[in-house]
Amino acid sequence: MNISHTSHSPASVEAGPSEDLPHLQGMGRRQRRAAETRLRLFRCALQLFAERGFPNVTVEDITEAADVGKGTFFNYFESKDHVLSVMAEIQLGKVREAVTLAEAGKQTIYSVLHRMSLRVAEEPGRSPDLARALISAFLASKAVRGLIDCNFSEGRKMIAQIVAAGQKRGEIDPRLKKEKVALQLQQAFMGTVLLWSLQGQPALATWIEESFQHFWRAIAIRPRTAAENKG
Amino acid sequence: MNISHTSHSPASVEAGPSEDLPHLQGMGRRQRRAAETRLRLFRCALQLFAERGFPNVTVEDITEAADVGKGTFFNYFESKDHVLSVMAEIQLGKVREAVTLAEAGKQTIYSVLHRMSLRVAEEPGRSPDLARALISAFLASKAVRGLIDCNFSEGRKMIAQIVAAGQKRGEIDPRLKKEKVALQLQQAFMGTVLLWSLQGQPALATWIEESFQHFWRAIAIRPRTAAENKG
DNA sequence: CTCATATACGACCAACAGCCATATTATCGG
DNA sequence: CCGATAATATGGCTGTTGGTCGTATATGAG
Repeated sequence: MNISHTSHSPASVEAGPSEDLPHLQGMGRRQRRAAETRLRLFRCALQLFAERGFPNVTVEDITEAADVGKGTFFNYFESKDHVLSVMAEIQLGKVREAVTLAEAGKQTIYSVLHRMSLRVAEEPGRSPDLARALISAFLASKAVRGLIDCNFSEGRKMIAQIVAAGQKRGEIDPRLKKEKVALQLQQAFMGTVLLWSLQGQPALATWIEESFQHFWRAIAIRPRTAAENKG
Repeated sequence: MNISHTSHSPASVEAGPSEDLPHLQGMGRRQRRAAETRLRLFRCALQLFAERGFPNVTVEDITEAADVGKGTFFNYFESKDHVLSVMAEIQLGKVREAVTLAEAGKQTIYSVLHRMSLRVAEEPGRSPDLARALISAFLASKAVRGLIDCNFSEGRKMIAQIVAAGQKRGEIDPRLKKEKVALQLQQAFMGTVLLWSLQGQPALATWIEESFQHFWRAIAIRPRTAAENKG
């Protein structure tokens, strides 16, 4: 019972987000296998959380789906909650992209922030259960909360940069403190995801869309023109 | 060992919110004792949640603090999470008061909503740990979520009423759908509590204050005059 | 005083997160 | 090509905890 590893639940390493563990080449088979295993665990975990809801998934379910032993899980993640904090890193990457985009100056700030919100909403929007798990676990575990808190801070700083650019270009009311605006965007985003996760009726994207319009209305330098809605 | 009930941890039935179990008179000593016990359990639970955080409090901790047997807890609450859903009812009461106030017409709608937000923020604002527990448990437990969902819906309807009044009186942009505005207020509120609970630096009231200003800026019929900030 | 019922109780159970000693690899020096 | 060594995998084990159940006790009516 050693190499007959190819049994049930293959859990293909192809589908899903691709922004994690990007460097897979040039480092012995051992590390590659390790990275592969970690990735498989991560994906299976998210999948199961999305399907059944976080509390209804045991570590053993995850390891079984990933076809590894139970103890292996704890070689890669400090705890069950820890899996979720990994996603925060992925989200942060999307914000980072937005900063680059904003500084490139080829799109309006409205467009950049708008698109960023929708992109960040993609993952939690996969299922209300997943969204709940994300938020709930962030708040529940002390260890995870530390990481999340950092990520939020960092994200906020980056958003503030974008806001500053928006103010410089006359899209956003310059009297507003950029840090505050950034915080409010995060608040609006999280609040929207939170409320959506209770019902999950239309897609999260729809909710985010409306929330963002509301948000923009409060910070735009003028009531908004049809022209600049699609920068 | 029957009447020597007065041992440790008295857990006075005086302190805390008074909006729960209001009818204590005219119904045998039995029911009074029961209501008393339930209230004591409720208060001790919240207190402990606020101090140590929800996941670090066991049911036994609660019953011990309330000086009752473990099983007694489940005579009054379906589950540990259920304790928290009781608070939702209390919060709903505050919204209800706001509706009355709005329809009385003695204050501006700005003032009514503003005050309402701050009042609802009082309880979760007692401690970041409590706020986290509230949100986290709402999302985690299926049974509780149902109740919470109802409460949010009901609250939203009531807020929409208030918004309608605000539109009629020319305080709020009449082009906005009142249900949407209500939803957005809830979203902003929850998002604010959520983010605050990660740091808890200044009082929650401060955060809510700023969020509300932002919210109002987006729905007010004009940028807001100093005069109507203190209706 | 006695009986019926509502409530209190804590021993008990099942489930699960996380640990650890052991087995199984991959890597590399000889 | 082989044996030593370190990295990784494994699953049995344990402590904790939410929740249940049958029994004991307090209450109030007759």
